[in-house]
Amino acid sequence: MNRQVDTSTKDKILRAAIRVFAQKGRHGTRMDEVAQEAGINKAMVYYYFSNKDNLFFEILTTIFTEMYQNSLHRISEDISTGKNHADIISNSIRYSFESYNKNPHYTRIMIDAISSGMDEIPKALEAVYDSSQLSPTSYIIKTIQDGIDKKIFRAVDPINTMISITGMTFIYFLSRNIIKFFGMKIDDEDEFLDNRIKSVIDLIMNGMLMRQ
Amino acid sequence: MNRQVDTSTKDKILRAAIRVFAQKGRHGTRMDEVAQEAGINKAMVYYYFSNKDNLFFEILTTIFTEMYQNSLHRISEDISTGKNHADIISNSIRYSFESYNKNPHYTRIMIDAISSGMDEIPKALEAVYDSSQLSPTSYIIKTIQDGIDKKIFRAVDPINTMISITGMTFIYFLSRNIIKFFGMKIDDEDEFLDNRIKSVIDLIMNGMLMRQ
DNA sequence: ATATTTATTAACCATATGGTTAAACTAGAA
DNA sequence: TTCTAGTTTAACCATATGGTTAATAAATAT
Repeated sequence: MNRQVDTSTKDKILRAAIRVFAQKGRHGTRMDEVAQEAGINKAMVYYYFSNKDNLFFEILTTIFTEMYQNSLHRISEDISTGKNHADIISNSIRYSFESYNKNPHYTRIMIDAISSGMDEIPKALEAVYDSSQLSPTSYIIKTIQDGIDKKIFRAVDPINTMISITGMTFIYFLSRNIIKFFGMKIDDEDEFLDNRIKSVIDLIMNGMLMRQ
Repeated sequence: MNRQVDTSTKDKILRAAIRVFAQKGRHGTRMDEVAQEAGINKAMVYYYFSNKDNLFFEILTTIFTEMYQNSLHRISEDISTGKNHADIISNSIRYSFESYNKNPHYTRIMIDAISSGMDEIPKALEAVYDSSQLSPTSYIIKTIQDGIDKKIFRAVDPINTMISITGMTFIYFLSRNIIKFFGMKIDDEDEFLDNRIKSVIDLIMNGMLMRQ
């Protein structure tokens, strides 16, 4: 079930580029370094990817595919096995965290995409979900709406709720160091992540206010 | 009560630099352009700010000061006038949105700071709240904890809740276009923001689940 | 008046870096 | 064995760009 390793030059370049871009950032990345990391001649990078911007774009589609493919499968499985609405949402949050956690360094690449003005991301996503309307996001929004219709959820705004969930997940990976800023010390990384996931799910489901 | 306009060369450079960095991004910014925008000789930029990184750092402390000063005052006023816990939190969310909304282009600068590895932000914040422990963040965390003690709030994790609030606020400003990605169309910007604020407060306070 | 410190300018510069090119090598087709 | 299309290489290159410098002007101190 794993992506089979493509040993072609093009793939070698792409993999190397992901490593370098994730570590050095979009503008910190040197095309020479990408070539060196891939163990090939720099001209090959241009041969297969035309230029730096295009290389970045192909990286984007690659990591989006990797990250969302996995979530998508698991969410749609939860839905088709008839899990209840709250569990579908809770699990999707869990999947999302796990997805980010598997490749935390991808965050940097996404940040760079966001930072460059929001032109590339929609295009990259389009390339990932080519014309099909299936995305983890749309699944969740539909589940929220359905849960509202069935009086399981309060009449929240589904899209705004989705945006909130995304924000709560994403900010954690924006930087681990943000935690320091909030005055928290981490003894055990895994435990902290686990706690964060539970905390997000609890807040999303129950809110802060004490129930009377 | 407004910051008085400083017409000194140093300030002219700083203001111009904020404009250029916000628009072009950290690495897209050319020192020549900063000088031109400020209407002074490039050497002056180096005279007052040594180098590009240091200029960026001073920009960071400047915008942090601007953004948080305002929130800080309003939150501490709410606390001292004895507002109830839920209102203090709700208002702080509102202030935070308003603060971002006043200078939405600052987001790009913050993104660039985050993207450059999380070294500068803590230092910049330190410079802002010099050694005093007063920050909007700490006020809110304390209010949450106090609300829990008084059985007004459920036993949520205060710091994780704070992180969540920050994420929900910040992601909105990451990019307006993110909304397109979520399949929403905006007729009225102000109305949409207003809706977003209400939606976040509602979710934070009440959660999704229907109360029995 | 004079010395000294601070502010400002125009002209320079080193070099890093994205991108090119022309030639050579390979492998499969005819 | 030749032809052709796809790969790969080493050597180049143009130039954008962060940063410098040396000379000068303006304040400020003595």
